[in-house]
Amino acid sequence: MVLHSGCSMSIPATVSAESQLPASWSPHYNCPDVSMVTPGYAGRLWSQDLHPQYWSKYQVWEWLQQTLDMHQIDATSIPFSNFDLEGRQLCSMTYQDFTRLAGSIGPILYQSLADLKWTGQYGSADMFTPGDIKTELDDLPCSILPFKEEPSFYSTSELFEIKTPFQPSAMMASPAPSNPRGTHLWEFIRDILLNPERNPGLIKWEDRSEGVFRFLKSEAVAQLWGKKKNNSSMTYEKLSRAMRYYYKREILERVDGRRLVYKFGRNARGWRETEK
DNA sequence: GCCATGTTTCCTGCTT
DNA sequence: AAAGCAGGAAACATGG
Repeated sequence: MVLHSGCSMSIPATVSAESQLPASWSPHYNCPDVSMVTPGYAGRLWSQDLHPQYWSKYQVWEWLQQTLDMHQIDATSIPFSNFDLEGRQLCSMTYQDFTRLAGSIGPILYQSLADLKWTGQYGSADMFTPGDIKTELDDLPCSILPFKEEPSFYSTSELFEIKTPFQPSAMMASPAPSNPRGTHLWEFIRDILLNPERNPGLIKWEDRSEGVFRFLKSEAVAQLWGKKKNNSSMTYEKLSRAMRYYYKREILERVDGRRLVYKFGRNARGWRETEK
């Protein structure tokens, strides 16, 4: 299979978010601190000392999220599903490809990747918290969504011919993220919250600044999660058990007495309007 | 194969 | 009474 007739390459109207472009954007990053990739939990996940050519899809998404964060661009500005790509595909994309898939954000992404290709380093490692900020937005079922979206999880990656502009080199000796396997549940939830246009009343912020949110359609969310995990028998009952495990890790905090209400904890990243 | 992590599944008991 | 919530326990999937 190649292109899923038409809708694969389409960018939802919501993408044209010129307004999200920070005026301060400049085409070049300075890389004052190329030496450190923070170790520990974050570092394990954020291994961008690996050449982009060798990124997994997961790492591509990380880069995407990080780049948006660096430029303070809202995560809703681009459809992440358009970037369900391996590093190789990403590296073979042209400027126009970026513009097509990310609209006005495309040039920023293009430039960011170009810098990485040449330097092999991510700029300003201390500008943000590496690692936890990664977003994966699966395609939501058309039946639930108010608009038609790219239907295939993997189709985008097939849009591009794989070229090999970069040869393996010593710089790629870093380990892959330890346990990526796509997004974790809490990230999945977070990303629904952060993408209102993909969140047709599934989950709602109760207190945005405090990170309190509520499930409006608990079973629908569970089904979406199940779809993502290729598990058709997922239920809110089971999903909520996984959510409760997050309390101990302080990814979530308990909210007593309120059904279907959760709160992001100190170890949850990437949900704040102005992170870092 | 072993181990760790992050769920998934099932269950009992309790609360709203 | 139904739907949630709390956790324990064990199974499972993945990746290192």
